[in-house]
Amino acid sequence: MAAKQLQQELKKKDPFDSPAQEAILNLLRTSDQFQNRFGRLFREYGLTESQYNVLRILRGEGKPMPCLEIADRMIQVVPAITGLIDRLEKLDMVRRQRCTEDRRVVYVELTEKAAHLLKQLDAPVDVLHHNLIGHLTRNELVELSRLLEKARQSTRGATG
Amino acid sequence: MAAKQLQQELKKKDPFDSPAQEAILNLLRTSDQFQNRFGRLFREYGLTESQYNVLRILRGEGKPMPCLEIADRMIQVVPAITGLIDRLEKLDMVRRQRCTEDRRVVYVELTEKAAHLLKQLDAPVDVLHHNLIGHLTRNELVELSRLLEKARQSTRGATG
DNA sequence: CGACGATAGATTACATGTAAATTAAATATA
DNA sequence: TATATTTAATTTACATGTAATCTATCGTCG
Repeated sequence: MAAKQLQQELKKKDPFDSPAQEAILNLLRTSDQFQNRFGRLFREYGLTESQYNVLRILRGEGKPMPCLEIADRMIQVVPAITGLIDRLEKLDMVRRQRCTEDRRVVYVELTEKAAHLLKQLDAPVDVLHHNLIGHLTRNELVELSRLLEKARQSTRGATG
Repeated sequence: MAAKQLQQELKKKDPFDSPAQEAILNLLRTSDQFQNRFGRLFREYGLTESQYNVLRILRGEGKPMPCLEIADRMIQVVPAITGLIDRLEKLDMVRRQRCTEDRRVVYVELTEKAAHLLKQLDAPVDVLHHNLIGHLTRNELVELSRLLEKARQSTRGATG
């Protein structure tokens, strides 16, 4: 019973009010479960999801980045970034460096240790991606992305 | 360029490695943005998302529930539930009551105040649902739910 | 009856997320 | 130049999420 899967999972007695409500709850639940999986993987390597994300962003950029730019790509509020960077610095995964031209700005830079760890994580992350949604066909994956991007268009313009 | 929307949003220079990776990131990002919206709505009413979820579950059940059963329906770990209930109790939204037969069990019950607040929230929540994904057709919503449920099948059996 | 293991919650420690206010530096402007 | 505004980052206060451990109680088995 595909239509009842979520209802069963939540032990809900009544069916959903609308396909919209059902889709949203499916979205939130799926995301939550996937995040749990990623969180467990990263913890094995001593990282949290957010920490991994920061490191991935820095690697993708390929050069030091200001804190706010990192925060911007993470949908995270600024204060959270400060603490994140704090802990990554303590783990010797990033270095902070004041910008000389604009002394308000703090540049964050990957360390060798972080680059090495990220490299180690690449394969397991790929495997997890595959384990999580490898059973969907390529067409289904493309359609899923299309629907999610369309869904997200309602949030354009506002803060997030 | 539908295929590049997420890439642009994340200011990513390179395209995604695979449709699987892209779909997962789309999923996480969409869920995050939707959660932000719900969070903002609930805050206006003095609640957090999790608190609202607890109250919704209690209303759906229609009678007092043990803490663990609530936690079970929320994909949340037990220790978090204790604190959640603590704060809801402080807000006068729920009452705790020891079970007389099994004194280990604590039943949690909605208060009138909570029932009233939930009723107030029903319309705004519906509106938000509509605002978030009302622009998808009914068929798209059904397909989205189908794909998400199929995706989630990879997580069955394990903890979450 | 009394020890043992299982179960329901709670506690502690720590990472994260949000909001609001603060500090320091840059910029605009009178 | 002096003041006001803006911006980057931090600090503080609090809600939440995870893991590990503890407490009280229940059931059972000897």
